[in-house]
Amino acid sequence: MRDPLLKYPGYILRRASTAAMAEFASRIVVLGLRTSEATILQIVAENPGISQSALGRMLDIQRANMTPIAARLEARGLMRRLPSDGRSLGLELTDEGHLLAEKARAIIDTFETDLTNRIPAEHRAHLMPALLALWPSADD
Amino acid sequence: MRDPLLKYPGYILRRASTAAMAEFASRIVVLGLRTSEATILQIVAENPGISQSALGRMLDIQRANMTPIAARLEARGLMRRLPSDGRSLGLELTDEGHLLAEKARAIIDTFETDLTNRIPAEHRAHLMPALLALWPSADD
DNA sequence: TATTGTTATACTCTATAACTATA
DNA sequence: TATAGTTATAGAGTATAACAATA
Repeated sequence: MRDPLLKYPGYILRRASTAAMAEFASRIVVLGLRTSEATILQIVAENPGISQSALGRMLDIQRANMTPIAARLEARGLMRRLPSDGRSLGLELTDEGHLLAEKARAIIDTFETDLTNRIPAEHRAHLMPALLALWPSADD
Repeated sequence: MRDPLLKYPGYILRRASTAAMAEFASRIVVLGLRTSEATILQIVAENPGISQSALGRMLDIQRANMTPIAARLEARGLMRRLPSDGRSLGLELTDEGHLLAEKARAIIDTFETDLTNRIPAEHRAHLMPALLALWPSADD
């Protein structure tokens, strides 16, 4: 049994990414969070007052899909949505949201360290710049 | 607006992968194929007679999810499912399937070349071994 | 006119449980 | 007992269209 696609970086990128994402999801779920929610908590903690739309643009999540995610975080008491300019909602974490964001950050840190340690030392420094070059949105 | 996760390779891996996958999907859809279908055509072309289960294990697709995918490819006249040992189905491409697999392969090749060319030369050779180290299934 | 947030809807991928048939 | 294939079902992510309210 031979996989003729193993020589393609895009294919390996996809396989490695889905495997890594599944592992991260299994770690972050102990906080009752999905990957996207954990990410959003970090972004909003760092950018209080950011609008739903701006957050969505940052994460490549569309407005329409942002609505139920933000509403769920608000319903859980982790985030507030405050009207800012009449049509926009400024997002900020509650105290409870900040606490959970910190716990999530610890899990993220450990995960990322584990991931980095799996990379042979001679390739380690090259992964990030190579991936950034593949990610067009990084230039926006 | 600042993304505090931009320094994490796992996060960049996820963002780069979803962007690349979306781009590939938009290219392969002109053949009426999804990414998973294009992949399966390549694997079956290279491994005629492979069972659905073995194919699923190779691609991290579960048996239960393999069934409708294989049935759809068969219904389109691209693949045959021949009983092999009574409980297994051996997969092989039809002539039409081979033709489409070749067209898909051309799109894959162009896509992968484009992707590789985006990586700065000094990092290019390091991406594949770094990703393979992150992908545990590669060792199975 | 453009943007924000919302609702509705649909498609894809993924995960689990339960079943039959066969090794 | 273990494996192959199937069915049903649910969760999650993503995409588009249309709408009201506001800039």
